[in-house]
Amino acid sequence: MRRRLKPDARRLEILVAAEKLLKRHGTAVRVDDVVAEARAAKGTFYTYFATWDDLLEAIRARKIAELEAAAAPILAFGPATDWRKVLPALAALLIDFITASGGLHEALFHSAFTRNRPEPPHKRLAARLAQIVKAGMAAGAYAKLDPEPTGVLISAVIHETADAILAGADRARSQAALDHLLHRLVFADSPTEQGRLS
Amino acid sequence: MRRRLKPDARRLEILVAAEKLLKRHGTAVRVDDVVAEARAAKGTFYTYFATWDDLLEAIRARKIAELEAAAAPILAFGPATDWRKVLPALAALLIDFITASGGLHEALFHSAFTRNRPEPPHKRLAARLAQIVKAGMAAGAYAKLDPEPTGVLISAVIHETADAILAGADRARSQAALDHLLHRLVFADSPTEQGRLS
Amino acid sequence: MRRRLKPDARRLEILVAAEKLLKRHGTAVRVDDVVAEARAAKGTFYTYFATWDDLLEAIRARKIAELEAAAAPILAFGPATDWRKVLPALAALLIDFITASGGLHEALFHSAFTRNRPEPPHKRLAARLAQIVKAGMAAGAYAKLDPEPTGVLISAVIHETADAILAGADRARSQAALDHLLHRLVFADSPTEQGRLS
Amino acid sequence: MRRRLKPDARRLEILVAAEKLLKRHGTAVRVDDVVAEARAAKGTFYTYFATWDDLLEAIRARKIAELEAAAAPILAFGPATDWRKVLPALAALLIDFITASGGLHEALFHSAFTRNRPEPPHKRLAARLAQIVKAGMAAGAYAKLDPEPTGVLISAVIHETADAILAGADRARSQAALDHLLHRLVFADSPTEQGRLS
DNA sequence: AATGAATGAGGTTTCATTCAT
DNA sequence: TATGAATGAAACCTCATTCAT
Repeated sequence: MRRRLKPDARRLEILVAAEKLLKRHGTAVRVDDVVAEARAAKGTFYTYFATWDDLLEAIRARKIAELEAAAAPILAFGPATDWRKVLPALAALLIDFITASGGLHEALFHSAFTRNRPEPPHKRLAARLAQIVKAGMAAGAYAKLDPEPTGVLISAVIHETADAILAGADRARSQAALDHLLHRLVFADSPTEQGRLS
Repeated sequence: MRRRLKPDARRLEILVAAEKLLKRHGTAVRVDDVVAEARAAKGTFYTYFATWDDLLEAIRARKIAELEAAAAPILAFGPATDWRKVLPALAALLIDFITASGGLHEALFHSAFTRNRPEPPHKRLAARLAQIVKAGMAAGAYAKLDPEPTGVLISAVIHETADAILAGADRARSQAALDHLLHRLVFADSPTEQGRLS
Repeated sequence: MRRRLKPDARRLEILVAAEKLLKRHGTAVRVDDVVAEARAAKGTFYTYFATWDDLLEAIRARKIAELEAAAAPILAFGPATDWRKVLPALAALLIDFITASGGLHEALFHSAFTRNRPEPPHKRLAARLAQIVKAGMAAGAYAKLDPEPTGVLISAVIHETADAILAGADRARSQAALDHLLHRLVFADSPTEQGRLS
Repeated sequence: MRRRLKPDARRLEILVAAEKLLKRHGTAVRVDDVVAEARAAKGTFYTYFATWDDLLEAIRARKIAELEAAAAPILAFGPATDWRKVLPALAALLIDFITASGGLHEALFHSAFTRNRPEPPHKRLAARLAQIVKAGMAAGAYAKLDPEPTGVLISAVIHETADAILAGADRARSQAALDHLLHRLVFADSPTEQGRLS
């Protein structure tokens, strides 16, 4: 049964099918599974993606683009920016994103693929966070920090909080602890109370 | 060429051979490589380890035991404990440990194995760190924190700092940023200056 | 981008494109490569050639026709024919031809195609050479020989000399040895000296 | 159904099975066919031969060794050597050999394998024939010839005669014509009569 | 307990040919 | 007649695990 589609449509079908399966089954997904889900023949897959890793790369690019679009409003800094909200808002966004990705996140960021095809450094989350830290410092809102390693740390805590929630941790508590940490890290004032304990 | 050894000795030889190779070559190591290194036959491997993942589990247990032994002095809390040094000392220890593990760390903590055989929750680093946080709070040294999610966060930043150093980041800067974060997180006082920037 | 051409013109474009690529890349050429070179669509290929082997057959026919045209003057026997020159001239022509064909020769004469589609016997070079031998004998110029197997032998030595030259052998020496062999084979007189050794 | 054999025996079984199938079906034989014939599992094949071409290389080495053994008596030159018989005897031997090899000859000497894994030059038949020509010249038996290209020519005619016979040509006539050519080529005397025509 | 030959499911990729438009 | 997206049958190779000796 031959289904003729415009290349972009067919490519998208494969991409979407793969995303769906990867969310559910993570690294266990194979080319065979994807073409079955996309109602395409095996060879069709290779018309659009030269290798399996090329598919993952395309999905990663899509997800990052989605994420950047969603984050843009938060990152449009100006005089009216409420710096107290920037990192918590971003963290919430990322946690939603990762949480919604299920096993896809694993396949893209904790697998052989991650080693074979590392992201270009400037696209990595840690680098973006370092830029935000710099901007906050420049705006006089954040304390003095070393942006690059601090970006790495912020990336780590957000990431791990998302993973913990995926693994079953209580979301409210996890996120409260995260927000507290972020606040303490970047602001010079006295400590905030942690929600759950107060 | 048959070499009869006491079972435990033979088991240990395999374990040590595997550790050595995993450090050097990470997830690329195969059963064949291990038995060659251990000068044992392939079947012998399966006398001691039912599956490859069981070997990894045994190695993980060994590494964790080593780590606990090394951490014991730091964690022997008493009236004389200098709480300012506990987390930095522990972080330094862990970073040394992970850094020295090379590809073994990847194989144990960022691979399919990690998903197939999650550690029992009470053995996880995050749980230990939660206990420390509790102890610090009980001793009146730490600020009020939610121990469990905070343990997760501390674990994440230490872990990630080690990974960044393994991947080539500057150790002094990374560790300074980490220490700063840990200090800000658990102490209620005014901010410390970050080493590299001061 | 649809280009309507007279059928024969389109067919010729494909043929010429294939020849060009086969010369350069031999058996590694694919249908995709040919249509790209001919600026035609893949399906168009199959409008003109039912299978890949049919293309090769068409090319083979073309090459043989070219060759026959080039050989015609040499083979126009008459009272004025210098029989000493017939075989060397033909050999030189063939060697030029094969040498100039590069990988095309391999694709046509040393590949699966050769086995799948043997040439009709009467078209084969060996058969033509047998005819020449017969003519030479009839003219009283050549010694008594068994034309058919001798045609096979002459074909073999010319062919192999060309292959050797393609593979890097010294052309002058190879051709001198060939001419010497051909002379000794068909003439009854005393041996010639071989150029390179004299 | 597991059949445990000594490695040499199993390797030989695979080799023999492959030879048998290659004789019958030439380049159409696949790994699957060989293991079926050898009553082995697919993986077993790769225990003994890293790639398909390695199998062919092993078979080629075997065949060449067989051939050298069979040719040794003919090539043990001494004062008693009858130089008139050397080349015809060798030719007869080779023709028998090639004829008996069927499609194996094609797979080893006229296929992609031949291009991927060319024989070391000194092992090639043409080189051996060049040595024989030299020896014959040194013994004063052969006329003056250029050994290397002449070796190529002799190899070609023997080879082609065998192929022609495989393809259905009359063996007696083919071999008579070959012997005549070889005689005329290497000896300075007047022509011999060709058997079939005399 | 030790050995190592044997297994075979599983995975990726290629490419001549087909056929809906 | 032309197009080019779609097909799917091969084909090769890996490697954790089994089991006869």
